[in-house]
Amino acid sequence: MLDIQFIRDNADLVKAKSKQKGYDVSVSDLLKTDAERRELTKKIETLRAERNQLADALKGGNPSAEQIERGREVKQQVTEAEALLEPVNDTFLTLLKKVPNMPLDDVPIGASEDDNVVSKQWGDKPQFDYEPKNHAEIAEAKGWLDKERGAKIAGSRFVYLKGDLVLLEFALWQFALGHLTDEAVLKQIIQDNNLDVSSKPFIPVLPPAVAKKSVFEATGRLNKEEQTYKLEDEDLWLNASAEHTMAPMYMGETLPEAEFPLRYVGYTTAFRREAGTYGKDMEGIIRLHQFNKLEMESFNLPEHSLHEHFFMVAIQEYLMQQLGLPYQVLTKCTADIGGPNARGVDIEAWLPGQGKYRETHTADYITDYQARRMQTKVRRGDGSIQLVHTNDATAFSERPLAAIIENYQNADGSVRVPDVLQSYMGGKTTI
RNA sequence: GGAGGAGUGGCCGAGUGGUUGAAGGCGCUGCUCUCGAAAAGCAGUGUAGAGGCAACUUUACCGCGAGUUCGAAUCUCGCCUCCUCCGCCA
Repeated sequence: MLDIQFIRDNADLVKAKSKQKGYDVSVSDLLKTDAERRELTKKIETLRAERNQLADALKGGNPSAEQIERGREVKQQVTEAEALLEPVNDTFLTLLKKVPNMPLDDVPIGASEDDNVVSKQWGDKPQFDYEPKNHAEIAEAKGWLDKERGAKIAGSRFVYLKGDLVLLEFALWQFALGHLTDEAVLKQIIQDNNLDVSSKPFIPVLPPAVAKKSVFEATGRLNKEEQTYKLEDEDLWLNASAEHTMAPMYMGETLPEAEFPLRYVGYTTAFRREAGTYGKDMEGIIRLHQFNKLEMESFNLPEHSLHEHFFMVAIQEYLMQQLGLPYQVLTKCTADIGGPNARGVDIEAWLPGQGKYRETHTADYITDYQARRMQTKVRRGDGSIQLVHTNDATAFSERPLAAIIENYQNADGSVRVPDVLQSYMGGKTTI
C-alpha cells in the first residue's frame, strides 16, 4: 500500500508510474473518495465531540429527561453518519490497495516480460558432442522422477522425486545454508560488490507452511484464490513461498533500531495452483504445484534497503558461480516486477537441454509498501517511528536442480556432481 | 478434543459504569545537586487520523469485533491468543 498523503501530493506521478506497470488505477476516483471520507469523518468527529461533552456534563449528577433525550438524538446522528462512512471507507481502501508501488527510475519501462533487460551474463555454456538431453529425460531414466505415480496420487504437476536427486537437493540446501550463515562469506560478497550493508549472517528458519487468510491479505502479495490452496474447514492457506510466512512475522510490531537488519533464510515446501498455465512446462520439475524453496527475507532501515536488494542479488550470483552454472541477470521491466515491487531482478540459469535460459531466482525490492499494510515499524534512535523496508529473494528453489542435471550431464546419462556439493553427498562425484 | 484462568502503555501492575489516556513502580529523557559518577529531588515521557503556518483543537485506541447505555478499560455476546490441568499424538 502507498501512503495516501504521497498520492495526494503526487497524483500525476502516481498515475503515470502505475500506467508504466500496466495498472489502470483511477487516481482521481481515489482522491475523490478520500475527500469524501475525510468530509464524513470530520462530521462524525464533530458529533462525537458533542456526545462526549454532553456525557461529561452529566457526570455524577442525575441527568434530566431532556438531557438524555438530546443524548439519544446525537447518538442516532452518529450512528447514521457512521453508516454512510462505512461503504466510503471500503471503497477507499479497495482503491488504495489497487495502486501499485512506484518503480525506481532505473527500472526499464516495458509492456511485458519481453522488455526485461539482460544486464549481465556469466559463465561458459558447456559444449556437448551430442544433442544434450533435457533434465526430465535424464531424471526419468535414472528413476529420480516419477510423474505418473505423482499424478495418480495427487494429480498433474505433482511428482515423486527419488534417489540421488533427493540427496542432491538436500546437498543444495546444506550448501546454501552454510554460506548464508557464514559471516566471512557475506563480508567477502559485500566487499567484492562495494555494498554498504551489514555483514550480519542470516538466521535459518523453518516457518509455518500455512497462514491465516487475514495474514495473506495483509502481505498484499498474493492473488489468493488464483495462486494458493485453501485448507478446507480451516481459515488457512498453504504458502506459495516462505516469504509469505516470514514477511508478516513482525506484523503490528515496532522494533528497536538496534535490531536491524533482521535477516532470515527460511525453508518451506511451497504450493502453487499455477492457474492459467495449463499445458505449459509440463516436462520435468520446472513448474510443479508443490516444490521446496529456500528464501531470503530481511527487514531493513529505509536507508539500507536498496543496497540490501543488491546484496541479495550478489548472493544469488555468488551461489550460482560456486555451482558453476551459467546464468544471466535480468533487470525486470515495469510490467514484470509486480505490484508491491519498486524494482526486481531475475536470475536465469542456462538449460542446455532446452537451449535457453530459465528463471531460477527472483529478488524483490519492496520499500515500505508491504510494511505499511503489515504495520511493521522501527523506533529510531531519536525516538521517532517509521515503517521498515522489506526485501526478499530466492536463495535456491528446485529449479537449479534441473540446471545442474542439464549442464553437468554425461553422454552415458549420468550427472557429474558440482564440486561444491560433493562434500554434502558423501564424496560422490557422479550420480 | 474436554475443564478452568488470563489478555491494560517500552516493561511490571492498579482500576467501584462518569472525577481515567488511564494510579503506582521500573525504564528512558531533561534539569538540580556533584570535580565526576552513584544516590536523591523536580519535571517530562503512547500511537494513529482530521483541522491549523503555528501554539493548539479534536477523534479513535485498555487482545479483536459487535451490542447495552446519555456515558464502557469496567456490563453482555462472538472471536483470537496465551497459561494450567486432563485426553490424544510425531
